[in-house]
Amino acid sequence: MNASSDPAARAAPGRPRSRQAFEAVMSATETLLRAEGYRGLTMEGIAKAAGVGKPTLYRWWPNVPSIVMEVMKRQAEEEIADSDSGSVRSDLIRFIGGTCEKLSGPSGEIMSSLMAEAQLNPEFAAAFREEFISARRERLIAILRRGAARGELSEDADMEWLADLVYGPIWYRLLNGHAALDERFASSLAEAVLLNANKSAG
Amino acid sequence: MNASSDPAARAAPGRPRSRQAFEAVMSATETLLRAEGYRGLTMEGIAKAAGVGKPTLYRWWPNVPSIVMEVMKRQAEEEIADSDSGSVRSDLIRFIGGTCEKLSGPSGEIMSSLMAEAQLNPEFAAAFREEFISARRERLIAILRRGAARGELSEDADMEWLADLVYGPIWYRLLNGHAALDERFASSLAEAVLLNANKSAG
Amino acid sequence: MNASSDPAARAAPGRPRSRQAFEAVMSATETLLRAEGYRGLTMEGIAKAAGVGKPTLYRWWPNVPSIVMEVMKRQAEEEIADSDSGSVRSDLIRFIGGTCEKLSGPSGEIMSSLMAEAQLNPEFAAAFREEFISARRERLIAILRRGAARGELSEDADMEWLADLVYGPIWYRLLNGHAALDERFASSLAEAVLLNANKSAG
Amino acid sequence: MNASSDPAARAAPGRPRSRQAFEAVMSATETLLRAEGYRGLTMEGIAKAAGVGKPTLYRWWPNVPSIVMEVMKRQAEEEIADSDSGSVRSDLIRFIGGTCEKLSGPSGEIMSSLMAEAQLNPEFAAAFREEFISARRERLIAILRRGAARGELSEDADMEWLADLVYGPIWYRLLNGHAALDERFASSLAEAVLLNANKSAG
DNA sequence: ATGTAAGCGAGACGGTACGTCGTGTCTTGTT
DNA sequence: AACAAGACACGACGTACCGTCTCGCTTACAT
Repeated sequence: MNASSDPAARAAPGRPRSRQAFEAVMSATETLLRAEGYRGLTMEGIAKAAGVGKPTLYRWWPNVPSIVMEVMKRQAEEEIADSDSGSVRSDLIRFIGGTCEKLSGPSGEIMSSLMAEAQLNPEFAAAFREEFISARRERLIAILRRGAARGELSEDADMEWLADLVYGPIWYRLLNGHAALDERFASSLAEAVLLNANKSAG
Repeated sequence: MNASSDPAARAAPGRPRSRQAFEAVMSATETLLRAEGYRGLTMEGIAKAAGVGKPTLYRWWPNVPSIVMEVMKRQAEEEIADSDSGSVRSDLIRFIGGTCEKLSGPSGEIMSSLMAEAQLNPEFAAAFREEFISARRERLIAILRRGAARGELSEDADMEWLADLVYGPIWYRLLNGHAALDERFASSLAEAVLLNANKSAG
Repeated sequence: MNASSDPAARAAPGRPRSRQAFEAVMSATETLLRAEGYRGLTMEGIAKAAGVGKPTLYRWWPNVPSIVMEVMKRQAEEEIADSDSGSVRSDLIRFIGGTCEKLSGPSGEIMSSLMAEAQLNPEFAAAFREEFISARRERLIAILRRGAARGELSEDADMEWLADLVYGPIWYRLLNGHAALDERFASSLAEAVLLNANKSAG
Repeated sequence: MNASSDPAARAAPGRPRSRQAFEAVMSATETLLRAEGYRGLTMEGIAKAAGVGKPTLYRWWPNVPSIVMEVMKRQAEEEIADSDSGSVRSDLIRFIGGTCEKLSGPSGEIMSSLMAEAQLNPEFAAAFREEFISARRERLIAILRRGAARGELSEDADMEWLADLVYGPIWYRLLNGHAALDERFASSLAEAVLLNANKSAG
């Protein structure tokens, strides 16, 4: 086996991407987000704050929300843990509660801004839905499936529908701000999904 | 005492607001919406298409989404009918089904754009939530209250929570486009709200 | 006769062009020319120095040399006097000498830059040749014609050719800087044109 | 003492300059000149068309006009022949006529672009004037000197002034395009220089 | 034969200016 | 005083080149 035959090991021609510029963009974006909010972000402003040329920005991201999305993804990388407590109910409460808690903080406003951008910018929408919406749905559905396998909920429950039932009200409250994403809300959601998952059995 | 001394009746000095200009703005906006979509709308473009000066536009609306909101409100004025069929279940199905049907059409995209604007523009958000979100919630809650009064659902059901349970998934599907707002979905929502409204009785 | 029927008297609709902005651009350009030379001029820089928006600049001028040309034209407006001394020789010496003197100063560098731009930018070339090259040629030819009418030079002299004979060496020295545009040079040019104008008579 | 101790003879260490890259740049520049004109040339474009790295370009030429100048010099290398017909008049007509003919073709536009660059770029100006302007002047002056030696024109004629008298109108017509560089023009120039060279004798 | 130094292609980098677009305000004359 | 028209200051957009840099890879002389 020859190392040079590994296609992944073949170095790209030309000067490699500068890690330093990448990090500068990430941290400048975080800083600007805190200082001026999502609305205050512009490609121009990020470039200036990061000490980076505009073309460098456009080389790697097509627009502001894509940069913000990358920042959020990096921030979320630690939270991938997905514990299995042995009961769907407590798994659900933990998962939904964690989601609500996260979205109650500063990342809530950013997420709602990204959701807004996804409505206005179809090219961004695809990436956003893939990276954030679908990824989170799948984690929820994995929990539900584990419960179904254990017989805690009906085997023929419609997982996609249950995911809508959970994420729908969360996003609705986040986007409209008419009520808090608190623990009571999270446990109500958990109960609702269990109720619905077993209704055909009732 | 004569009529002109009544402050409310006193005609404003100078030329009164032109109804013609108002109508021109409304219909130009509708035309542009169909032709180029919400993203293509600008104050400048609307003014030109309506044959109206920009200051006139700014005199009556602060920004694009406010104009669009006015267009949508005018279009929705006929559908205010709220029939009472005598049963919560059928009232709910009719109401939710109607909402879903409406949002499956062209107004769905516009509504999601307005929701997006509300995230990005706090000044617009207040008006949007008042005019659209709250107004619809109240109609749904009226239906539920009628049912509670008839004993069809628990009297201590949390109406706000139930409204979240209905509108959450609707908006979630509208905004993410991952599944249709069809009749099956509408009736599932109706069942879910009934199930939840009576759970404490179980 | 009705005043409103005069097309020139009909006011253009809309806000009229701001004289203030125009003057600001002119004087900012002059200042920048002195401070940084022609090469340092940019549309962006002029806009900033004049306290004027870039679109305003582009509304009235398509590029930098057009602005500079307008500055030069304004500066040249006083020198239109064209005295008739009664003799072609002295008229020529005065005219050519004045031209050389002018081009020996700071406007010489600017004129050579404009000539350069005319080579590189065909759209500008037309305006430049019309405004500067042709205008000056015509004044020279008028002097020559006056001389021909007085019998001081041959009536069938080729005026265009004589103009080339005068302006050619002037521009050539200006553009290459290999020799001064001094009085001796000017009077040599005057003699050369007289010599050539009468050669067929010899 | 051996040959290798001679500094000029010591081969530079490392890889020598690639003749292949040099030729590629030359021919890519010619191609681009024909295809898009002088204005379309950029260092970036030439590098790409030649299949050469940008640093290689910058290693050998400081800017675009320097490359073009090298192209023109190579093209002109065959025409160095300078025949002596025995008469100044015919030598002049041949030389001026040849110059005009050459400048009437595609190289005329390129030469005027180089002259333009020389106005805008002082660093390039020196090289341009040395390589093109002075070189041509000296050839013309050599012809004139030959004539003076033969007594065909006054010995105290100012050669530099006569050179201006010839090249001035040529460049002036080339740069302004108001009249053709034809044979009539060339012979008029020749006559003018003879007339001026002998005027003191008259 | 081997080390080492320069030339090479590729292309990313920090910049600058470009020309355009939309914003919200203003200044006209007209109605 | 409200209107249509449109000029204005502002500022972000996305693009094009600039000239410099950092890579990995030749190439060819000097040991």
